[in-house]
Amino acid sequence: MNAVTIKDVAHAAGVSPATASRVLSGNPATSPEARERVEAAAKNLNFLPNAQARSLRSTKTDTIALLISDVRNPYFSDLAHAVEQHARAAGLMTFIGNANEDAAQQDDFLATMLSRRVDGMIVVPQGLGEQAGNASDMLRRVVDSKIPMVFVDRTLSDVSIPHVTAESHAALGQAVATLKAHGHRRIAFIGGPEHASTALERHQAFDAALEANGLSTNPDLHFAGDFRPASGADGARWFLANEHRPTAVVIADAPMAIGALRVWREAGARIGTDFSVVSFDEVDALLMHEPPIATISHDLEAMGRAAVQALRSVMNKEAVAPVELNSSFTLRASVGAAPEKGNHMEGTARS
Amino acid sequence: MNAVTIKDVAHAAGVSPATASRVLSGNPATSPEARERVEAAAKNLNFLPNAQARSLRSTKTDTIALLISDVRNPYFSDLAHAVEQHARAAGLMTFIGNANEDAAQQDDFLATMLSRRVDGMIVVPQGLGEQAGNASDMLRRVVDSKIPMVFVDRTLSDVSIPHVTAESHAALGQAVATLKAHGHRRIAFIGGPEHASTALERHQAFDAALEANGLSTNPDLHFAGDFRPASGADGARWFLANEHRPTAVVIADAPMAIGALRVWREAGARIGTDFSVVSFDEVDALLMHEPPIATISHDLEAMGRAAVQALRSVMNKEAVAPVELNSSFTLRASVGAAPEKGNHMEGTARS
DNA sequence: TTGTACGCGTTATCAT
DNA sequence: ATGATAACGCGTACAA
Repeated sequence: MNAVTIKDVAHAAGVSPATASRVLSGNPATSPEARERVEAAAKNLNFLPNAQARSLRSTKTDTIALLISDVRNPYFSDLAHAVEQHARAAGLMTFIGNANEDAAQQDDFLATMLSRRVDGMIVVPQGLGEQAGNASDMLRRVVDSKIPMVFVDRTLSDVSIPHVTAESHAALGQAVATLKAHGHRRIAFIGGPEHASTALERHQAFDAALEANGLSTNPDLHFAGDFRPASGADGARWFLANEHRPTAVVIADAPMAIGALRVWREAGARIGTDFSVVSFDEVDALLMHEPPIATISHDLEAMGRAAVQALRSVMNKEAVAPVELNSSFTLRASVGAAPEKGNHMEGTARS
Repeated sequence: MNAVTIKDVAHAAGVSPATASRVLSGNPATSPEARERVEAAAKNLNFLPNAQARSLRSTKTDTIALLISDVRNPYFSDLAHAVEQHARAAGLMTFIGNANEDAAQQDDFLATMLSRRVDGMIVVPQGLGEQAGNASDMLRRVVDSKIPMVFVDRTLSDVSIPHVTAESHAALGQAVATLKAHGHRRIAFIGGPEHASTALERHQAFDAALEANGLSTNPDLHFAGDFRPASGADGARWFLANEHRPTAVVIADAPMAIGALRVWREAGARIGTDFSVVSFDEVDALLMHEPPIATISHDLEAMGRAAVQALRSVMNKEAVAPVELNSSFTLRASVGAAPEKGNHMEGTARS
């Protein structure tokens, strides 16, 4: 195909391959004359260096890998976009990999990236279903390989890697305080899978917010989903069937919220009237809902930027401290007053 | 980092590098004994072949590139997901590139992929703003390089490359017929940028649908957007300001529809009552809207599958015919009866 | 079946 | 500043 090599360029320019190489890779030890002739020849022949050979020799690829768990989740595609833009600004190409919520695909991608000798990796680590929060063998192998790596969004408990995450306490505190101000006392939580550190953090932050607002936590009001729409739908049905139905619910990610809202719509529930809803992730689908859903959101632009910056520090062998970004709560019409009377036989608020 | 090479494996197994290579690449000319020892050594040392070196030698990478125009558009992330899954099934790794609606980024990605010697490329071609529907110099260079390539979703007029696209006539025919059955006669169209072949195709299909239903086309009822939310918002304002307001509007993609619906919501318009809306792309945000928006959609799973299959054919030097997928229309509550009386001073339907 | 030797395209080294 | 040479890690003719 593109059989034009640096030798051809050198020949056309009347210099040695070494000189051509120096010119083309910006080595200052070149004469202006050689520079001019080589560049002309290269442009003339449409020379495109073979990245394989180049990095085989130089042991760098100017490429990083980004492993996310689901391209189709707007949360992660926003993150991917931010990482890509900032990496690009730093002269780094980004390979986006999609674990597809599947440990096997995660491992595949990791192996491929390792064999391609990327200069670094930004990873949203998948916990394994079985071993909660622990690294897979492949991930451990990547860690052992000492390739520069940072975790983003999530962390893993059994491995020490710099990470960029987001806290939820601030926003959940505001959310719960707001709900309480509207008269809500029984607030349910539809959470994520235990193997994701974000699921754990959000759950804990929720409980902390309840206590900070003088409400008692209640395991019965917690539904364990898996961050995906179907489990949100299950959670919605669980919520409706609750024998002493809460007056509000907080949902730990947008895909679950979307699944839940579908169910509630079909059931004829009036969000913001019959009960109130707050969800994580500020995505179009939640804002389009009528009424628009109050959200807890993280700055994914900032997260992507911080992740790239952290990775570059690691690549430069600089020390890097963990980064924890803030969360923000935006009140919208899906939060209304708690119903005066219970929707079921039971009374209203509880002690 | 991972300094373990095939030599190390060979040494540990007590064979020559050549034998180790043969074993590891499945060459049948190996003794069971050698096979066993080499495989044991490889596993033991955590050997991972250097992809750079391997493909430098073998001139294949088992990798394809997918260039889309916007990761954050669900339409394209669905497509990316489908391509990735089918490529994976065929033993191909996919590099997803994000042109970010920017010709420079498209060219960057193309150059990088070319220099990495991917085995093939699936491209959603970006037209340049200036030269409508024409290939950029870089894209032309890629074409000249003879690297296996197929276009997906869009095509380019000045270059001959196999493509997988989707037609809109069937669904738009149904959509317009449905609108007409509901009494609509003046139907607006918010279209995409001319340099995208899909924008052109959808516009033409819309006009054809009008004529097929005995309605006359009217350039005044066409608004030229750019497939992005802000232009959809502009289109929505244009629609409201129309001196003889149409009773229905068809929008050519979801991002524009979302932008438009925001404006209409703020303006207090009642979709499905004041006027009816049909949009391309069946995405969560449109389904979550109240009322849910009637959609014209394409099967992106099928599109991704067809694209991968077409590319594999090209890679095998087989002939490949262009593929055109069907569209489907789903009626939802955003389509209602045309208002009996004009919302403005003018009367109702027109001749 | 196995080993030796060479080359893929590039850059680092060491001379000059 | 430039050129000759070796080497990156791997696969494959060729010879044995």
